[in-house]
Amino acid sequence: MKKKISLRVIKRISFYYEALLKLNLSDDLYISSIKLEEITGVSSNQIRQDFFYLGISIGKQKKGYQIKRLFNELKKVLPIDRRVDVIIIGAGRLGCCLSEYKLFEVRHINVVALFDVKEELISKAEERGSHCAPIHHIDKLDGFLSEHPNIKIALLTLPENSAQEMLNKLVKLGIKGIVNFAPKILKIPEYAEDVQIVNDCIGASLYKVIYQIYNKA
Amino acid sequence: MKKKISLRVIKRISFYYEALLKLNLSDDLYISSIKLEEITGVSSNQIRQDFFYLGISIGKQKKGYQIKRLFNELKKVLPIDRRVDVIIIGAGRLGCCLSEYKLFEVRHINVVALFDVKEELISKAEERGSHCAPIHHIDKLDGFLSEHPNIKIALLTLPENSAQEMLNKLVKLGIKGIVNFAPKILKIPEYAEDVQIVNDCIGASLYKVIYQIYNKA
DNA sequence: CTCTTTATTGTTAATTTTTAATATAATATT
DNA sequence: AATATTATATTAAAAATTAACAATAAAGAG
Repeated sequence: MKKKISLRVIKRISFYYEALLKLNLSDDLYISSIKLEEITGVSSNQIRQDFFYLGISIGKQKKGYQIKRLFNELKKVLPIDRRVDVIIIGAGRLGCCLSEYKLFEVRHINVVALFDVKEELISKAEERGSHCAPIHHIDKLDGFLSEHPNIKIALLTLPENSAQEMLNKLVKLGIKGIVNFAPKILKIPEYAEDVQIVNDCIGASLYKVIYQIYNKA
Repeated sequence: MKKKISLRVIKRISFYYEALLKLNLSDDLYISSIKLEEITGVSSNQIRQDFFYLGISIGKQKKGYQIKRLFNELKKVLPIDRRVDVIIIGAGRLGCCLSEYKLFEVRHINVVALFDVKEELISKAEERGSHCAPIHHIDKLDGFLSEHPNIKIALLTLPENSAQEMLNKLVKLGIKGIVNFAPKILKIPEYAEDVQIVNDCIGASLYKVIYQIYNKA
């Protein structure tokens, strides 16, 4: 009954959601599509089109959208108020960085644990704040996932040469969603078509800036 | 007279370019659009369409595109030979992570230096590999930029409470493009409208995966 | 308070981009 | 040499984005 929302729309909605999260503390009550464009980089036309498509019709002329209300509408689209447990494979700089990422908390994304092959990272775990997720050796992954069957998502922050192998392993262990941060496109094995992968590219926004600065006519 | 190439095409072309760079060492002479799809994640239809649009018509049936030749064709399209120098403000985990980011090398993005307020990070610089960019104290930023007037872009990996202040400073020092990684929306001062900013959101792709897993009909 | 101006939405229309389909040609195979 | 296969180049169809604009609520002037 629900209409299928394309992945592109989902991606943009998550940008809007993100922007609103960041604004939440501020006491501006309303935000216009133009303001939202400034923040998200998505054009105001696109934003209004998206809201129209999704049946979000809560804007007020000359003011914009009530932030809290818009936030709730977007929440309905991305059913993101459910707590989501994830693990991080790779406890290097990026992995640790993500495990402490403030926005994850706000979004109810809970990093349950990190895994790594390097023993020295594991021993270092104690040095980290007590609020941080524990770092385990990768050998314990199998058992860990058996004990935590609710974990369906893994973030991959490994070097590119080991990422594909680890993905295959994760799929075998029942992981259903993977965000790959390695600078390499990873593929889902053919026998596991229901598994979702997103190849994230951290630096990509830099290209936009470079292009705008050096190629602007 | 050159036709205007959209930012989207530019982005994809840079993916192809990057893929070819990785292949260059291999001795496969030809690559097909399907193989390129596997590497880049861009559909083979899209790839052929892009080449058609750009007038790149060098494919051989049943073999694909001669790698070296395709590489040269793409090079013509992308003004990617230019080296772009950038600095990173904030030498924490994310900053260091970005300074070693492999894709930056491939794309000729050169992290010249990192800056931080914390003395201990600066002293630690020697422990890092010699190939890494040096970490300086933030007080040296002013002088550094005077000595390197070609640096127009800064990546901001600071905590959110100090990010806006630093942005203002950077703008005053002549920086023209900023990528903000702090989980806070930053504003360009009104007197500096030519400055480009992108507020990057590291975790956003996770939403996509969550949506796909928990909303699959 | 009433009128005018203005900003911003919701919606439709035009344009652009992407995806799919197909005709064609080169290569490999039997 | 004939045939089947595979991959391109091109065209056509579908989808997504951008632009346009009428409607109208809010703000401001008098």
